[in-house]
Amino acid sequence: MDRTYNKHEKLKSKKLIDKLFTEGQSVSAYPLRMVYIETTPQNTDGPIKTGVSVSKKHFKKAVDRIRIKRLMREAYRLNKTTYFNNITTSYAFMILYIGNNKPTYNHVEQSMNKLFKKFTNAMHKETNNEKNT
RNA sequence: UAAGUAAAUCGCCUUAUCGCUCUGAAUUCAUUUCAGGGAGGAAAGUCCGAACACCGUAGUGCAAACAUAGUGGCUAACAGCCACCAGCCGUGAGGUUAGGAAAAGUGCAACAGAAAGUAUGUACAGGUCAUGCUGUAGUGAAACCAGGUAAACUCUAUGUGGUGCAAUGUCAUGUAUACCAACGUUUGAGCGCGGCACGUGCGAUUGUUGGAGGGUAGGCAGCUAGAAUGUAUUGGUAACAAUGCAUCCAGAUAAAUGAUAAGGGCUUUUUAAUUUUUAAUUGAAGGGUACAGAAUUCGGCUUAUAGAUUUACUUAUAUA
RNA sequence: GCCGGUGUAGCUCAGGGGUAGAGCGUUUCCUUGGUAAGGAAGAGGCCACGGGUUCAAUUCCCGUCAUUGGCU
Repeated sequence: MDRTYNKHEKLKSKKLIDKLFTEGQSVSAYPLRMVYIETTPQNTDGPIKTGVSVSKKHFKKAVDRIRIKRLMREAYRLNKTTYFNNITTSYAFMILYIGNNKPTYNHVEQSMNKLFKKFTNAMHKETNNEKNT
């Protein structure tokens, strides 16, 4: 997997997003929160589809929202390889920014790493449980 | 030199690494490679005016609502812009004004005051034979003036059909002509986009309306070459117009135009040194570098904006 | 993106040019052995913000800000 984040890796289907928010599970590492769900894999796209979101309630100005989304996309792009390179199942992710202050890039990157660690731990637990039962 | 007025312009730059998106070319089952383009003066608010699209080409009468309001011009159009007149503000350069009608009618004016719009009381003075009359005083924003008030109703003149690219067209996917209630089938249920009437169109083999529900929520077109931008000349006081030449300048859709690192500008604070000492130069350290992100497209208006530059002018002081 | 509505006491709302009200809540007192209910008295407002019209604006007009609906 390369350090890319193009059209095919973006979460776009409205149907899938609705499903994600109603049925999905979540992990959080303040100020980030990730909602995820298993999906059926498709040939054309990669195994993971990711979206990024910032609430209009917390950031009124479009400039701030776009800035934070860009930082989050960048952090995802540069750090996803270390966690998801050998993944087998397909997932849909939606990463939300739930803080109230404008962050720096380093801050976002640290949080993103924490978030992914938490997520992988949760996955391991799940698989172990399945083996045990 | 200081303080100000008006108009106009700019609004960070460079390099490296890793990315995003569109277009073109080549190559592929996927894709990859190369070349080129990629935020603003306000992209913002959505306040006006248009283009464009659809809704019965929107016809007539009545009623209503809304907008505009000195004069002349500019413009595709406008509530915009320009010139001039008048009022008000400012020493001045200049700024500012919803600036039609009170002799068509209706209303309104708290408190104070004799009296607030059918006036005319008291005191004093003048005048007269006397009264009427004239002036002053006092209340108030306003006290008789064909008063004031029209961002009170109103009248006058002019204008306005409605809805907005989530318009609209098309392809794909997918189902339900299920169920309940009311009404009706040529003597017309109703419906058709904004008030009523007339007029007009559709209307029953599967009708119309309402209830309650099922399905799709994806692609393409619209979508960016235009009342375009730059420049020169000519006409006009100006807004602006005409002509020539050159240029092609974002098209995303959970929504691209970025991230990181280094260096440099600009500005400011502290501090040290030097000099020509109301200041300037150099070094060091720290801070700041605005407002803000296209979403159908143009013309305006309004609001936000660190800082920098230019031009013209005014006032004050000093010198010649 | 496009089109609307609303900002008045701690809360829910009236009022539409001339001193700003109601209900609930709140404070003090009365009543009771005590509490609730009841009675009496009081406090609490830049009428969202900035301009304009007017003698006078919460009210009329314009602009901001906040908040909240509808259209797919």
